[in-house]
Amino acid sequence: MKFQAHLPHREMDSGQELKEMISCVLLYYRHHKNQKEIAQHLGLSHSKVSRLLKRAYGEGIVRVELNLPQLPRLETALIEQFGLRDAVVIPGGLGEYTKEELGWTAARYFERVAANGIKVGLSCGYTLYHTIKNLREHHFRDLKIYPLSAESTLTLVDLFPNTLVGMMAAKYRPHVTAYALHAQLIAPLEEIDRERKLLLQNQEIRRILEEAGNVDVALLGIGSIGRDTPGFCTLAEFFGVRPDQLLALEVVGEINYQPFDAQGKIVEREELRKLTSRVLAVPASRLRELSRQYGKSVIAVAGGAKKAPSIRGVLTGGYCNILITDEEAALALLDGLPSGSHP
Amino acid sequence: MKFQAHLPHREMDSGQELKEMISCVLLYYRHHKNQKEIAQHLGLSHSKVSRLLKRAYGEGIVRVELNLPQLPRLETALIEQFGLRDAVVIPGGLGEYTKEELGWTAARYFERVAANGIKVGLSCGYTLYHTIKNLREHHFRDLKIYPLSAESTLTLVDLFPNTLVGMMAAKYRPHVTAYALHAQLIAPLEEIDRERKLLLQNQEIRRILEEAGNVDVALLGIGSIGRDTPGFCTLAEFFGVRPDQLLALEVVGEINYQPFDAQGKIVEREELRKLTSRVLAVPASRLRELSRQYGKSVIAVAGGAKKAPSIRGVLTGGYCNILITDEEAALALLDGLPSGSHP
DNA sequence: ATGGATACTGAAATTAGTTTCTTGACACAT
DNA sequence: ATGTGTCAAGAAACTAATTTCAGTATCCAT
Repeated sequence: MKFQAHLPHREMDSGQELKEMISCVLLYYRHHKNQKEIAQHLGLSHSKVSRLLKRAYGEGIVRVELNLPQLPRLETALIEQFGLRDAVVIPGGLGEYTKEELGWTAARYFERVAANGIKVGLSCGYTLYHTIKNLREHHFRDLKIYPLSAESTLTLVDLFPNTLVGMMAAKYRPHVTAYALHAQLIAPLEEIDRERKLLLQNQEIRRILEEAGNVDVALLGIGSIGRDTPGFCTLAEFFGVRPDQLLALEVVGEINYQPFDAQGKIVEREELRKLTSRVLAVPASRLRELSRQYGKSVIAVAGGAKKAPSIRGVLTGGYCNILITDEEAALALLDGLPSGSHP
Repeated sequence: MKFQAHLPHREMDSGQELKEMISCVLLYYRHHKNQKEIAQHLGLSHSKVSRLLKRAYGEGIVRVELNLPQLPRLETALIEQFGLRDAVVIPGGLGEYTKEELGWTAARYFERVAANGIKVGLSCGYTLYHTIKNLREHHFRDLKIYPLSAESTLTLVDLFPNTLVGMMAAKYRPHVTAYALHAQLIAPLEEIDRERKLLLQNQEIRRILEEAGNVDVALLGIGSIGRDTPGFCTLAEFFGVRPDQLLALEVVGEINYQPFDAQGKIVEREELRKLTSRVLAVPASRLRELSRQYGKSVIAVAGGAKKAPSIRGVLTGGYCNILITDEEAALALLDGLPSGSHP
């Protein structure tokens, strides 16, 4: 179909595009015209108006601001009751999506406390995965990112520290240093101590583990124990420790692969050795020390009513100094206190 | 169909509603779920999610911010070239909608310069209509609002000062005082002077006119002359003055019902008396005096390439000290200057 | 209790908005 | 010239969102 005349060159310089975009934005958002009308009056097609508006959003010409009523009462109560340095409580009622919102909030928090050149440590879990997913790209440089622990399996689908470290490093590419910890501790139980010793003789592993115990900002997930909770329990079963056993030993949760009871005390029982001896981790006691140091942020991120007992354990144990959680967990933690929504 | 059991009372206190709203807002705007998904996961219907989101917008929980690239170059140039106190230039290319955007911008400007208790004067026109339409309700109190002019017709559809004064007063109801000027000057031309004199002997009219000449903020439209321009030309024709005649007399525009030429000089020709003697208006010379007074804002609002000559007249004549216009008019006014969009 | 005004709901109908798909223009290599 | 990859455009197909509508519950005055 070549018999039509050449169309005149359209001068489609970027200035023209920008103007069209601005016109669309004004008419759409300020004067509430619909896209069809705008298209007609500006001599464009629907599709183009739609695309221009989308682009305007992408380029930050249009921004959506959310003015959420805050939940400071709960935050203050948490800080006071558990001696925290800071706490953030997101609204409840998000159901399945609580983790995503927790992740978003934690990401914003991290970006507030972090700075170029600091050392960052990550534990594991789905909540932290969402946190890292929500980080803005290229926001920092010269970070050093450490896994706070390493496990001996190569197959479990859970989100391991190494993976998360890689993901975070990818966000801040290319000006960051990411470290990995591998702990292939698969010997039979009676030989495991020898194997650990060998592993720890490795200079590099020792150094990484030591530096991981000294990060400026640590992001921690909190695992809970129950039949249908993935993560830690899956790992435990892999090493032959069933959730029932954990419950029988009064384990209520886990932080950085270390199981603790309702008082936040790390449970170190012989029955758990086949599990605990097979991971390499910055010890919970070290996390507690960090939490007390000036300028160190040890941030635990976890929410949902079901996690309340585990969170309580972590807070009682003093393994973090900042908590990011949701309304439901916060209410359960503070139990006596009435909800903020009933004035 | 009453044989179903009573449903348990749903505790639908406002707190619950608010929570649902917040959940929707977060999931929709922050996590980019669509309304169907949100409805499913929160156990609501599509419709409800849609309504909650709309309400959230209405209540200011969600706000849309526009970051428009500014046009300060043109503004500065206008200020310098015409000795203005301030100028605002909106983007061009809005076509039919330019007046709406001008109105919005002028409304925001007015709200910035106005304050409780001041005196406000309004001339007429569609642009000012849009300005007033865009004012936020209950924003001020104890205003005194005056028409800057009055005409002798009861039938023309144009937006007269009295109407606009009423509209503005309605916005700030009930704590404002609105004044009206009526000038029923319909006598034959030879008796018109006597009629005017009688009218002006009325104490109240004299007082209102005098106060109108002393307002703190004046909002002025600018009329242009042409075959297809409504407003002033319609009024002129009503009194038997055809647009051609106006053009022949070198009238390029009109401000507050007073025709002026390209140099901004008010045209006072015998041929126009049948028109000009039938309106009552704060004289253009008084507007010029006001413009020079400290603390008085005389704001002219007009845009579009076609209005450029009229605007130039107003600026040359010094009848305003603040101009709100659009890119097209600004470029025409500054003619030599290259456009901001070609860097 | 009873009637009626009001407000809220979800399903369905309607409208609005986005994405896909095809085409054609253009730049550049062959 | 001719092929080829990129790009942007509109039409059409599709998806998403809003509004209407009809049915109920609630509240209040009788």
